[in-house]
Amino acid sequence: MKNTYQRLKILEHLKSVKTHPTAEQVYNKIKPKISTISLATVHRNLNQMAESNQILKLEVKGQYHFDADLSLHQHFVCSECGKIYDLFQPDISEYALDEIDQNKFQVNNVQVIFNGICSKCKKI
Amino acid sequence: MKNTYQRLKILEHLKSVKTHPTAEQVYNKIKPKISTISLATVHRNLNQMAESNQILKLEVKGQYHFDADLSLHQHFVCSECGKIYDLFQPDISEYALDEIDQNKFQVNNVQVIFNGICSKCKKI
DNA sequence: TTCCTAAATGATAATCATTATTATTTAATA
DNA sequence: TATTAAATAATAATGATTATCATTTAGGAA
Repeated sequence: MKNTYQRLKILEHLKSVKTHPTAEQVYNKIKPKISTISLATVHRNLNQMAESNQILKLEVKGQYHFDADLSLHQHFVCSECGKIYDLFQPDISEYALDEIDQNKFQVNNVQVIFNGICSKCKKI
Repeated sequence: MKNTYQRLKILEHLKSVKTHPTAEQVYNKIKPKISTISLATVHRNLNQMAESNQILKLEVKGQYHFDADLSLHQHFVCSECGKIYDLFQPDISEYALDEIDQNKFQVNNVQVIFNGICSKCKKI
């Protein structure tokens, strides 16, 4: 894998945010800084980095979202606004990984995704 | 919601299988029995039933899959073949639901999705 | 440093699952 | 039986993602 300027900047951006942007959202943020970058390049690099476990790839409401935080954490997805919240309760994921039968499956990771209504949407 | 023959048959079929078919896979199975049914009808009904919590809607590899089993269970997705396996270890989901802060979020459900390689793909 | 080559890029076209549209049909109620 | 809101079938539109391909580039070898 070659260390291109584009990939470096994509990863840098993803690490700098606490949201879970889509490829297009990353593209929109980076485009002003690297005016020649193509949306396809952003897609390609995000997929490549997800494939090599440098970042996480999530599927929410028919779109892929990316997360540079590799720590054992969980997500909450609001079914109203679609926002993805981080939860940092490693014991939840650890419990799941402890319980699953590792003889039957070779487990690489576990995704714990809570669904519901976030406090912002509940108030409205 | 009107009780149409199409919706009845879609739900019946989904309840009869242990796989987690996409809308198109459901359509292909039902089409021979209801020759006039439209793929859009299958999509519409599956979404409607998922919305009203009669079935589950899962996102795997860029496609929606549906599951009529509402019991508290987990999934394992093989990154090789893409097959979705069921796990029945309610304690895993219960632990997660116990741990999450219900004050901050109104949680409706939790999805626990393990990723890795299934035993079939590992052998090959 | 220059050359070489596989890999990556940018631009754009293609894909394809899903959703929207609309005329027609139907379930359910009065 | 009549009414009507909801659902259907058929098809078009959508849109995120992937594929294609000519051009450029990173990085190692000579």
